[in-house]
Amino acid sequence: MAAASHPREIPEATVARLPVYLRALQDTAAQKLATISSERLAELAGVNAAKVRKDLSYFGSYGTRGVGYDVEYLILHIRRELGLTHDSPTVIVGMGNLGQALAKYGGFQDRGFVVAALVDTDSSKVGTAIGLQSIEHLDDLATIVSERDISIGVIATPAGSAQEVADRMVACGITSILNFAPTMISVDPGISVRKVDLAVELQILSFYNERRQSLDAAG
Amino acid sequence: MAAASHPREIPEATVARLPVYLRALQDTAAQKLATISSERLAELAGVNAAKVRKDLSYFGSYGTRGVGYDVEYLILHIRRELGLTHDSPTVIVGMGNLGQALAKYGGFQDRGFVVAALVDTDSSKVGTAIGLQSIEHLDDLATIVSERDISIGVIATPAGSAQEVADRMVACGITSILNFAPTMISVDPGISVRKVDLAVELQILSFYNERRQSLDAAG
DNA sequence: ACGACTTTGTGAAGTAATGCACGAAGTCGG
DNA sequence: CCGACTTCGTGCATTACTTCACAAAGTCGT
Repeated sequence: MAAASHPREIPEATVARLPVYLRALQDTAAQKLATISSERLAELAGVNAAKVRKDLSYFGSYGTRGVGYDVEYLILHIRRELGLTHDSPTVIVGMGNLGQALAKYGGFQDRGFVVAALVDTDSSKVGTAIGLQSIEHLDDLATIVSERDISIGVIATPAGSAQEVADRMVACGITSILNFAPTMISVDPGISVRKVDLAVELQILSFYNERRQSLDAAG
Repeated sequence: MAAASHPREIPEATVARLPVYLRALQDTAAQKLATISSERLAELAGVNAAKVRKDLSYFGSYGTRGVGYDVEYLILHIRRELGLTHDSPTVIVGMGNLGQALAKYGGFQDRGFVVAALVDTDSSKVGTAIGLQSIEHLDDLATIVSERDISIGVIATPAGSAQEVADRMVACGITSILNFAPTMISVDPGISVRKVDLAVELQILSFYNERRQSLDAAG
């Protein structure tokens, strides 16, 4: 195989859709359906059927023409592609409202992640527990990360601390960061960062809402 | 309606960056800087400078060559574009961990939104308070929405209830929905929906993490 | 075993977004 | 008032992504 040395290059947009497909497939499996067409999967995922087929084709042809895709088989493959064959330990830094909610949120555990540590700098919080997990101090991050083999860090601190926390995470060997703080963080290339900003999402909605109203008023 | 009466068509990608620029500008204003170059703004927002200039050019030329952009003026214009001149009342439906955290989260109030109502169906929650706001029943949504002039709804329910909640919201006249439930919801066109799925973000990170490790191992 | 039907996989066309590169418009020191 | 310098605004080439459309590959009833 020519492409053997490189893993085949998968478009970012496709990667971002894989988890969505995965969830749709898991729902489908729960309904005891053995196969699924690209059409149906597209509907569940809210995308176009051709896109589904092209996305899936990037990692081989798993479908059967005239039938569709084997649901379980596809789940397995996508899980493997996403590295969800084992649970990944994560650390959440910042135990404010959002951090606490994330710590309690069951949705991670279900989907391939374990919250392996909760961290803050506030000494009044350190030592207290959220659920079964107790809060530790940021200064102990290096030990925590290496002992529990953590590769993913979640930043749920205020904006002001985000960059410093990110730097510390990277120094400790964390390679993937999910940033909820409303600020850009810069890390060296080779570290993956994704940013989720709740207020930004609302503001985007607000833009279209405003537009709609001007159109309504005009039309 | 002819195209001329439309405000100029602004690319989606640009719209999604406006809130990020806005935040960067507000930080800049807080440092008492009167002007900012596209270069600097780009750095703060984590994008390319040409992109900043092109984005800003979609709603007119506010910059001064040789100097840059007037920070306050730009803040004003972006806020206006985003419809953030007044606070928009929002309702949060679903008072689980995430919903409660969102209710307490100060980040919305700061950025143009007011949490005007908290809603759930669980009768043991209805009537109790989170912060200053007390939880009301989903069945009263219509009244709540119309009396408080709410146009934005946040769904923080489990996946199974999301579609029904969305339908109810639309029926009550809500036109913008932010969906945290891990499922697609379908609404008629003309309603804006944005989806934030925390587990999906982690799974995307996991993909790149996995890739990196295979590359490291191979290289 | 065949023909009608379904559904995949993909080349190619179309669309959207990006980033370069440079002219235009301004500032500022002397 | 001029020339050096900064920075914007934008046309254009490039890249990334999407969607169409259809041949190929399979199923299924008879």
